[in-house]
Amino acid sequence: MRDDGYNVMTSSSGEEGLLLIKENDIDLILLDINLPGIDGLEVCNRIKITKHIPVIFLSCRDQDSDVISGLETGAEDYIRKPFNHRELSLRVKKLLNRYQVQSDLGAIETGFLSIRTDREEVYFNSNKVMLTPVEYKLLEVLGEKLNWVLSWEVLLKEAWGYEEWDGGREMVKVNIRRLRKKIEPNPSQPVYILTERGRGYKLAII
Amino acid sequence: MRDDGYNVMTSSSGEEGLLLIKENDIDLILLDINLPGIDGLEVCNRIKITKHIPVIFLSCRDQDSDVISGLETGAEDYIRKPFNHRELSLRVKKLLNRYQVQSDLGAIETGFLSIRTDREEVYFNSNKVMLTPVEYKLLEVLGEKLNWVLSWEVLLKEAWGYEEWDGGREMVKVNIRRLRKKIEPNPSQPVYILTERGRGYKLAII
DNA sequence: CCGCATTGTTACCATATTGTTACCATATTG
DNA sequence: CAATATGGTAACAATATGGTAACAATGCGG
Repeated sequence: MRDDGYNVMTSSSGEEGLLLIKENDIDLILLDINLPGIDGLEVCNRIKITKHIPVIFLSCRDQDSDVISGLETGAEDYIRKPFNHRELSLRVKKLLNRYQVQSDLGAIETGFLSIRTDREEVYFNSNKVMLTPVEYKLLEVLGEKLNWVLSWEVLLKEAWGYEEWDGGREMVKVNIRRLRKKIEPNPSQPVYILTERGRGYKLAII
Repeated sequence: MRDDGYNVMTSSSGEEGLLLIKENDIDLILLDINLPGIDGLEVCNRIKITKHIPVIFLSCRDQDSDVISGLETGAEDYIRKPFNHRELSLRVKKLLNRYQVQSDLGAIETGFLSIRTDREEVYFNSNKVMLTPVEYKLLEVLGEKLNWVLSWEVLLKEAWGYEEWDGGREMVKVNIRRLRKKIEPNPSQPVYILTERGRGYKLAII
């Protein structure tokens, strides 16, 4: 999970886990059923009483009855061990999306373009691209809503923080241009930062 | 599934399934990957372009890679055969609950025409139709009152925001025309945007 | 304080979109 | 049956939008 860019906390018993959940702002829980002390099902039950954090059970007990009771306690998903790393990763991503958690992973990937939000760095085809702060911010905003069309008003607000500014429209325009010059193979025929006339720009998924 | 009280329709090929989906109001799809003709993944892809019906893959191919590609095409869940009846039942229930909440906020469907209000996109027969902002707005207004006849005054008010405007009547007329040119198979014999002489226009349900 | 990178401003152009006008066919009205 | 109103259609004009470059202002490190 850490490799995927998630910020991970672990605990080795139900009680410890519950404490962790109480004291932190948790987006998703991977829960084993076999636990010392309170078992996973019970932990899930207790969590679901107060919070609505998505829970994925992760267990080697692959008896059907376990899956069933796991889902019945309100878990969002259940994955049997041994599991494939990518499958887990995908199911987690899906759940986070559904729960509208702005999955603040450390990176946004789209084709050859990779935005490392943790380090504020952008790579094109594994080569680091030097962006100025404004350029970077603009790209990040686009990246956070991958494939969504964002109007210049939104971009101005998100990237600059200004609500209104007469030069704002031009500012966005010019900086989109600057970004394209640095990112796009051919700035005049953009592949990444696409424009939807009359609506805005979007960072395409490729 | 029938025992659980669901209303079930089945089909034994991808094409047949897609047709079924097109012509009916489906809440959830259980999809096998191994299908004669188009395979399940492809079926899922096509569904996801226009509709947002939850899809659960159900397959005996329990290779991890299958699960992964299944989830990647946008399926909501994946269950490996042989599966336990209760597990399936629970996962279905869970998905339906989740989708009930936010379903159909984002789309207006009428036959082959689908208006994605969340993204301001229109699809005709799974192909994206490029509309200008005004055209889109006009269509959306019509779509919000599916099958209602809306006068040009109403359309003007709703789509443009103007109360009175001497050119308004012409404006509506011309833009209806423009819309038809883009949406209707035969713009001169409209099937979707129908006119009720003296009253206005309506977006037909088909 | 200087020089340079960054940011903001302005201007111009091409073109897509929107608005206007005119004309025709046909339904409705008197 | 003529007069009128309505809607379809196309062509044209006005406007808005986005691409582009060049230039001015600002801010920062040395």
